[in-house]
Amino acid sequence: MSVQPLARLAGLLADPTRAAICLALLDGRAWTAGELAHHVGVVASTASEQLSRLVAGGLLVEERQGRHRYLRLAGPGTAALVEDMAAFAAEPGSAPAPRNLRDSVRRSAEARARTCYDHLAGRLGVALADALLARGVVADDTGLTVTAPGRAWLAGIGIDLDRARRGSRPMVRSCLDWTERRPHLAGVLGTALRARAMDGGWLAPVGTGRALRVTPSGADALHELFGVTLD
Amino acid sequence: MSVQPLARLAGLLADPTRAAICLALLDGRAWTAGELAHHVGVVASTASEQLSRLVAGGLLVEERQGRHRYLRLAGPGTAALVEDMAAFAAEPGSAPAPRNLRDSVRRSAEARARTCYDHLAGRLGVALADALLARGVVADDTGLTVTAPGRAWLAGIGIDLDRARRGSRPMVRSCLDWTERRPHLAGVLGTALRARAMDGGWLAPVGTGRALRVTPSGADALHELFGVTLD
DNA sequence: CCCACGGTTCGGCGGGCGCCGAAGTGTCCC
DNA sequence: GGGACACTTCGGCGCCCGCCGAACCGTGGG
Repeated sequence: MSVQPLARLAGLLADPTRAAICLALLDGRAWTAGELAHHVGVVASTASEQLSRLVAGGLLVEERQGRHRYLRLAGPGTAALVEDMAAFAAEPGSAPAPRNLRDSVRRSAEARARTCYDHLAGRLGVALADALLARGVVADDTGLTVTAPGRAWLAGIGIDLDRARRGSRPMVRSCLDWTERRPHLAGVLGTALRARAMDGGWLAPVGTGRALRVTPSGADALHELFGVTLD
Repeated sequence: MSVQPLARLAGLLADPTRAAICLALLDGRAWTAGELAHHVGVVASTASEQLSRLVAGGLLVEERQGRHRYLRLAGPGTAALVEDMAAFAAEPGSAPAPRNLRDSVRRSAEARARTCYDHLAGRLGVALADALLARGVVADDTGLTVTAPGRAWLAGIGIDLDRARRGSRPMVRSCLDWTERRPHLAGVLGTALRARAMDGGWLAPVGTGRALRVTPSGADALHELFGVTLD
């Protein structure tokens, strides 16, 4: 086992600017270099250099379009690693006080419902995980698995896991939610659930961040299908 | 989500000395400060300072006995995080050339069979995972789960998963083996398998490292029970 | 009580790196 | 063709940190 690769990987995230960039990209979208510079609060030259290091280190991939440089996380594996590290690092109650009302509102919204790279997180994500366990769609007593009746139930609400599957990606994976400190569901099921919720109009983005709001029809659907009610 | 905690956590592992310490402790044992200093090749004062930072940062826990300071990884979650980062960071063929014959022999032994914190890794670990999948003891089509017939089979070879369970720990978890680049099994099942193999005398440590050798009776048992043969 | 061992504390040294401004390059629009 | 925009390159600055030696402290053995 090699020490240097681990130290280099960790070194990429040891700088607050680079860490903030990766956390921003956990929303699953591609951002331009300028947007990332503005978001993390550095000038363009700093952002350019730091982005190049993240690309060279394998955490991000880039794409040029005209004079714009688009950056995104290198893949689900990279997102899972950053998520796991962020969840491990976060301590309950350790977040700094909100800077202003806007910041506080944003945080409440994200804690309520948000995307976590390609699946649902926040109180909604955890509530959905609990509901699927309670309904026997997912079982965790002998591992973490989608049950046979669960597959049928999911097909009944428009989620076809076979069609959603990709390569060797796990069907379902537990992902520790750092605002709730309890797990929500990632993997093929997690992605399919998020896609179903967005396509079905149950959830809609709030502004440009990761927060999601439950639409009126979504509230009905979540209550009827999952027994989930969010305040 | 907070940037600073992630950067601080990553910063702990960004230094090669601290990274080497954590990797050494993946063998699951407690080491003294002096042993760790010697292993990573720094003087006692450097080791002392770096160990204190790792303890303060939450990655290690310490215990004093007389004039000895014992250090170990803070828990399975810490081990899983370090393992995942090391697996992510490792690239096939990226390990530096062996320094000498002893180093080469050690690496071959570790690639063949070794412990990975609290479960089996290396070609043996991967072969056992394959065998359990092939025999239907574990299924991964709908998630990763120990099957009902699998539980019975395991009980037949002396592995009682209910007794082995601890808290909310997952029954079975996939862990990417960085020498084989394929998964072996962690979680309650992984730990129980390693314990059965050690208690049954199938495997024995090689020296003081993580490498394990298959005993003659172990070779018979592994072949008879799992259909596994290691060269 | 003395000595050895294991580990700690602290100041000094040297190297690395993040940030920025200035100048430059490539793309796009008028 | 010219100007604006997005981004890149590079040198300078200041700060941080890993490592070590020396001195010290606590524990244990003779």
